[in-house]
Amino acid sequence: MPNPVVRKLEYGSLLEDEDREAIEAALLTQHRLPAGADIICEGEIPSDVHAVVDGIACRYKLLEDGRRQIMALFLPGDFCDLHIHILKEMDHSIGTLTDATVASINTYKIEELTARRRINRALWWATLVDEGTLREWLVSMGQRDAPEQMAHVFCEMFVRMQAVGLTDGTKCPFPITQKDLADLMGVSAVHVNRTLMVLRDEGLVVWERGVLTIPNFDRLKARGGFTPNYLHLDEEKRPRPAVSEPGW
Amino acid sequence: MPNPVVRKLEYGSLLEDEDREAIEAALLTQHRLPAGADIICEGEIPSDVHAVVDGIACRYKLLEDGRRQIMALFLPGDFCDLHIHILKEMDHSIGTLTDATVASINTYKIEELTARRRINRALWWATLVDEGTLREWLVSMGQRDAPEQMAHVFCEMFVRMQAVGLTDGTKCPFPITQKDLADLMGVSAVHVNRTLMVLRDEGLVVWERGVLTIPNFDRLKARGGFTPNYLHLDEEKRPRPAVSEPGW
DNA sequence: CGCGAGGTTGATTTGTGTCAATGCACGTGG
DNA sequence: CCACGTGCATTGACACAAATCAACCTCGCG
Repeated sequence: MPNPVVRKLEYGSLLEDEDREAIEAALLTQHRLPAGADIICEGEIPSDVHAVVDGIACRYKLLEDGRRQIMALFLPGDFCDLHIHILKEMDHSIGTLTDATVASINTYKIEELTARRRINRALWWATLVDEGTLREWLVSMGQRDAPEQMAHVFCEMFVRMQAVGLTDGTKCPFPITQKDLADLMGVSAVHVNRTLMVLRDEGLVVWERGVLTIPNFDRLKARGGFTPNYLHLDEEKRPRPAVSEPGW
Repeated sequence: MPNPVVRKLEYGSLLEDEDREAIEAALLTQHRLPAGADIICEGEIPSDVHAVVDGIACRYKLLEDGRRQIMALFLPGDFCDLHIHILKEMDHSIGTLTDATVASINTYKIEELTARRRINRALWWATLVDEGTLREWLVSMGQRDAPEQMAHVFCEMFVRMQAVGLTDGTKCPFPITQKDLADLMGVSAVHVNRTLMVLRDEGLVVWERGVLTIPNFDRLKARGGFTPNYLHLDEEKRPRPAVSEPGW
């Protein structure tokens, strides 16, 4: 079973064995964290870069009165903070939502990786996909009502889990709490619970004991207006003609 | 009066005269566009990179039923799509909200720019600020009610306009329609109108004929929970110790 | 002078939040 | 092995924010 990080990056660039080895080597320093642990906090100066190997982490921001908005979910294979080391100071926090295994990669290990053309492209790709995802979440929060938005989230999770080989038929793990999902969707936990029932009653999803089941993906997709284009996982189109391969 | 693009990038890196000249030279190809014109549409293959020299543009996404979500505003000095040329296909559109002057820079002009260390850093900085802004918008939409969110938007606009020298005392231009602001905030146009009156009645803002006036910035800031850290405009902290200057 | 885009207002409905109580499963310690 | 506590999920009653629909107003412009 290949490393989820490698597996994910394969979508961004056509890697060779030496690339895979370099990536795996960079991921050797791993930490096991409990649920609810912070990886970096707002205000800190970013140093190492982190990748989730197992479990689920998130990017979030707290308001003074305790409101929390989750701005990204990191599934196995995802980098949490690939590029922010350019900024002097974290403008948000990153933490785990479940028990998790997180790899730490120091900045010049990263530089070694990015010195390799194909890996550089893959990391760029991952960064841009993150941004695309963030934009799609903004669309969801602004324009979709709670059932649409929730259907959309479930679709995205399933597709992303699938990309790293964590799905099993119509099921995939999704072990976060309803409160977490609420903070992600920008609604109350009570409303998440009720919205969930709506979708369950419509026969679109079952989500219990941390496992998400989607009996009919196409129906759920239609319910949430989900289009996977923003995840840029399309393998056929992957190798793009290198007309304007960026050096940066 | 220096070019707004140069002016903006000065916040991201300590530029030298040769850098400024290189940037200005790259911006020579300009187009005048009417309000409501598209610069690039979803599905297209990105080629040139664009920067707004005058006027206001936005990043947006349309849903099948016509709902629109604006995901970013581009003020004078802002790049619209600096990095997405790595992806094969636009997953969103970019268009003008007012009459605007937009510079087109072809990809290898961009490569020439990024070959310069200081400019490279500034462009990276701009990209990361865009992302930070997007995250902040997500927080606004998820956690803040309409008056808070609107106060937050006005604060951000004022600070960003100020950064490129477009403010005049307590005033700055903000010539978009209420419908545009509604699509940006993810609320209805009617609600924007009413929320505006709330803020006006509280004496926090006047916004008419495309001009935004903020009599007391601190009060508005408090109303919207605005903290400018995510804009990373802090000049004092700007030149970061180059411990881990990234090559990418 | 009339038209149209954008802005304003009111009445009503709907979505979502809040508060509070209850239920359920799990782990811990007696 | 059972009693209890705790964290999470579920449910109901009610309040409130925001959407919708529809009308009307205002101003700039052809």
